[in-house]
Amino acid sequence: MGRPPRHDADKLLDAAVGLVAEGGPRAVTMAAVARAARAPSGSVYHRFPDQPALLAELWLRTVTRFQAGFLAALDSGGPVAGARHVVEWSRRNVPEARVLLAGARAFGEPDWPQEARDRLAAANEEVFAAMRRLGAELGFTRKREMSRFQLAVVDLPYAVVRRNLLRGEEIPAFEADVAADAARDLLG
Amino acid sequence: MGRPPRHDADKLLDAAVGLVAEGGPRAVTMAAVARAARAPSGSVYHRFPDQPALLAELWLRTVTRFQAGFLAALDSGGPVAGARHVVEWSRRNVPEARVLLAGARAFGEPDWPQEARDRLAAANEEVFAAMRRLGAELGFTRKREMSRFQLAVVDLPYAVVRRNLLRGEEIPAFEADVAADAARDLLG
DNA sequence: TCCTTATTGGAGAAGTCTCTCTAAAACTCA
DNA sequence: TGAGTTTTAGAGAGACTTCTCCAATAAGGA
Repeated sequence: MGRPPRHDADKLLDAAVGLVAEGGPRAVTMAAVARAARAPSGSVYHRFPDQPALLAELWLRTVTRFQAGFLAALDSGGPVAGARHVVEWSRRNVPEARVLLAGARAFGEPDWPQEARDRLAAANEEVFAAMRRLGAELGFTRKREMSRFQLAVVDLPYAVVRRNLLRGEEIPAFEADVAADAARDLLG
Repeated sequence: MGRPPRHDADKLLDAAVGLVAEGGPRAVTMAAVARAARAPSGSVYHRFPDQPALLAELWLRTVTRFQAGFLAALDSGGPVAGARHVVEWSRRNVPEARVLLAGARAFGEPDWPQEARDRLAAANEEVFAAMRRLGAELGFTRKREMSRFQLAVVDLPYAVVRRNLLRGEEIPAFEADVAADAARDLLG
């Protein structure tokens, strides 16, 4: 039923990821996405109603891909495995890690369609809930303890990734151990 | 000698910092800086030859302001005081902390004039040297130990700042303690 | 085969951005 | 006061961007 698509949404988002990796979030213009995907601008606007919608989808696709593996690692291997996964995933998905490094705001989050913002809030809430559940299991009840738990499992591994991405080189394999060891120490 | 300046470089950079804090690095267009400082675009181009030069100066002014206090804290109070300073400075300078949060690349670092890139490299090298010196004093000789030392003093406090800035609220005072405690634990 | 539907491909309007250029203004010093 | 210098103030060129619109195209189903 209808002509088969040549430039589907995923292909366009792949092109956008490449633009972020090379030139930062500023490089993701609708014209640049079309050029990078060898598609006419009309096809881009056929998939995404406007630029905020494309940027929102770029962020959502990336963050949910990351979160899926993170939640699985947390479930099967506990907090230290979660910390390790943050680094491992970034090592294996450097361009997408650069998207996450930039943060949602860099992609104009306030301008996103409400529906996309809701989906993001739901995805984030799922991760928060898993963290709270695991934290409770481990006996972290007070706010201060949960804060440190989150620091060890999410923020610290992320800092390891960041300092590597900022240098522009590959992330060495041993950095996953660095993050895991540090997380273990912080969790006491 | 000559007409007194009404729109000096610092005032324009202040306006640029405000734009970053509100709308991210993307919001720093030459036209927006002029608007925010209530100056005509000609005055902006009188101070800065082009946009990359302005963005470079924005980054350099911010990062050197931060580094000055950081080096002083490191000198007088050691690594834990350094870690604490990262959070304290960000707490007191939220808009400028948002500039640092974005990273040099977000401001088009590759396009900066060579002279500015050299100045940045020199400023960064000064911090690296101080870190190496302090690390050696504390007996961190191996690469792996230095990596963890840097993690504890710079990257981890930065991660604490980041998770607060991303939420968009003020940074609570206790977060400085969180960073200091965590740094102490990591340094063992 | 013809109708329906989905998609392409690109021209072009309207706006924004960077940057240039010049006349006027405002100060200092002789 | 007048010469010299620095800065303002803003018009405008040219490039690039977002987004609209529509004819042409390619498939499936009756």
